[in-house]
Amino acid sequence: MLILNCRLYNFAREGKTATMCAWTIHLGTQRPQLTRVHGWGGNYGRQLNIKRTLYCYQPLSTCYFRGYETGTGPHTARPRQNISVDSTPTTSDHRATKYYNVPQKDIVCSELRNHKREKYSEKALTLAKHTRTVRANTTTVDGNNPVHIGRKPHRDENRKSGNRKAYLKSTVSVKELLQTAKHTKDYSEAGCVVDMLLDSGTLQTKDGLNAINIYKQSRQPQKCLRTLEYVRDKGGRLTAFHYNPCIHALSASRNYAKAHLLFEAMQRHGIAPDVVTYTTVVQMFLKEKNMAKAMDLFQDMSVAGVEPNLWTYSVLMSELSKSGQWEAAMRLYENLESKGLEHNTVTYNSALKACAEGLQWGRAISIFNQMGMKGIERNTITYNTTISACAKGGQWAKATELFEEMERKGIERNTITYSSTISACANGGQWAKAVELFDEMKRKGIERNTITYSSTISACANDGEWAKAAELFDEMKKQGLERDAITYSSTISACANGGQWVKAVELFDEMKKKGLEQDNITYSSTISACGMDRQWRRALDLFNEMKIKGIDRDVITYNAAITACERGGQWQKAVALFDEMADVKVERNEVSYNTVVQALGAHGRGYARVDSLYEEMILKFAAFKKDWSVFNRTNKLDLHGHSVYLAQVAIRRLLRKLQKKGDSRSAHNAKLKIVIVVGKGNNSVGDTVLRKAVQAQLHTLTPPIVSHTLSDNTGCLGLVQTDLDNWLAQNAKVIR
DNA sequence: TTAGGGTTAG
Repeated sequence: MLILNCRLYNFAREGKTATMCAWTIHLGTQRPQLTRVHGWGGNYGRQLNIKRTLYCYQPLSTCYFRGYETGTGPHTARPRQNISVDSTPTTSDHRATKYYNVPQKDIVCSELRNHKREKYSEKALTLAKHTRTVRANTTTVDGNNPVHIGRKPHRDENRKSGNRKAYLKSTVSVKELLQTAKHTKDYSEAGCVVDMLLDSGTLQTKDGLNAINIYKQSRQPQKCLRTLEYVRDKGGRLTAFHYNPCIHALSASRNYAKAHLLFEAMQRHGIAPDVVTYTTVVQMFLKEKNMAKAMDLFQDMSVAGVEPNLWTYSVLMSELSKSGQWEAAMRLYENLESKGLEHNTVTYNSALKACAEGLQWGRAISIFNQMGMKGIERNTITYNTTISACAKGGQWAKATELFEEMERKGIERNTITYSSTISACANGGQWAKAVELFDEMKRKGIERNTITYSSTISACANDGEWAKAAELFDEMKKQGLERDAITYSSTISACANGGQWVKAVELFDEMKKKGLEQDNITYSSTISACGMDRQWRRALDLFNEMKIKGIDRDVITYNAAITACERGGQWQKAVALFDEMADVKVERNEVSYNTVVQALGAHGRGYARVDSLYEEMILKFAAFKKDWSVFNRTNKLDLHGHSVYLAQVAIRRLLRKLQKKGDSRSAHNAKLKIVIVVGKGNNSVGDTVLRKAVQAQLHTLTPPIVSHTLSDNTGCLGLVQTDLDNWLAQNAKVIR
């Protein structure tokens, strides 16, 4: 068994009596998020001395102790440094010993609660073997008896505790407790102290507000309510300041029904809601997606003579953005000044967020510039949001520019800044740059969290760097970082793009085992991975599984399944899925059409169907419509965005058009010049494939039509005039 | 004293 040689007297300040203290022992490492044991204690009386027993099976060297005083003689509260529990006493330990005569044993962590004993004792023994011998002052190794922390109160103190309640009242300042908690950003210990004050009935009504706020910050809405009742029972005066944090705490923990009841109760008690109350409740309605009630209450505010302020508007904008109503958020942003309010950094940031949500990167940049012109401070959040807007809009270069500007202007770049910029690189196909930023974070000591990793993995995924993605995925485990559903989906997608369907399915199954939620994105990625390697059966199994599980199948899911069928040579199944989309009202996009046309074309099936699908595409998709209206005016047909097979369909359509206007041509357009834009072939393999396919198709005609690359634009094919005439002469009828 | 803004996947 292990013994910790911590000393409680560290809390006592030199020359003062520590009347109460709250403490936490962090077990494991020096990272406070690991196991923690809370407690409180003091020397004001036996009953209140120590309420909890510590149990610890960690080596001494890996524990540390943190605590602060919550009240000493004169009202003070100050955070204490982390106090090492190394067995060597420090100078202040000696002093404390001198003043308070605290025996040097004190904290011993031993046994676990009985019901846990079996489970943990083995681990404890193993750990014990690795523990160096603790200097045994008065404490001995004794694994069988839990040892309490603290010390017996001195006889003098016992006398004092005769009037314990009064003593507490005069020594504990809840306000200081709250301030200390704010400073340390840890409200849990403060919450423990307030628990005690409430339990013992010593909380003063004037401290109710601070107590409520401590509970609100430590996310204990029920205790907020308890405090509210406590103050009321004791005859304290309640105000909106008391109710507001309670309502907010309930809302933050999604206790909407109770929050609404409290809002009504406060009005019944004759307390008028103020602007904060209204703002909080309007926000709550928006979170509940109850737009109508939110707007009603917003109207009620003015009727009640409470005018919305900047906070109200930023809450509205933020919630509207979050629920996908970015346009409504932007309208508020634009109308704000007409209400006599002036934008600040936060309202601008909210507008930037709305732009990011609405994929309006250009608008985001113009707001960003406007802030600069008006001299409004642009902080880290401003930059992060703008970078994110650029990332979503595929503007990686602009995002990187902003990222670098931050350094020049001395604006802190944090984990979110890096993650957003990495995401911009991911969307811009800049995986190397993304990895560079990722490495830079390590060098600069900036924390890399799950999101940073997921973004970087995604960057690798988009560029087919599946091995790097897998490496990062494994690294996360070593680093002890949580790998969430998004991390898995990103890695699966990397496997898909890298043709690693086996690995993808493995990850998919691993997720299932871990109980991570598998949504339509996870499924789509995995289906896509299977499709890449002709595993069409497996892909369709997953696709059907989604239906059974009631997971939404959207256009991307269908496209992935159609692609799997197309690649697996299952053109009938591809067509069936394509038709099913119309039945289940899933809007088909260009990818859906392209893939099904490819499936039909690649197997030499259904010319008529393919041609009619192409006509649909021209009606449906602006880019295709434009290509053909340009052709009608200029005889120049742009095939960018056409798959190989679609390009051949387009050429057929072009020939049909020529046949139709064959007669009028001689009169109005004696010199027929046809140009087909196939791309230069410099940028991608697809372009040269397109060129070859078009040339081959024209060449198989009877008689063949020869095409040649235009000297002034190497991305274009010109059709030879005499060939065209010959072909038209021999093919007067409209071809099918 | 109480309410507001930023990052990831197909």
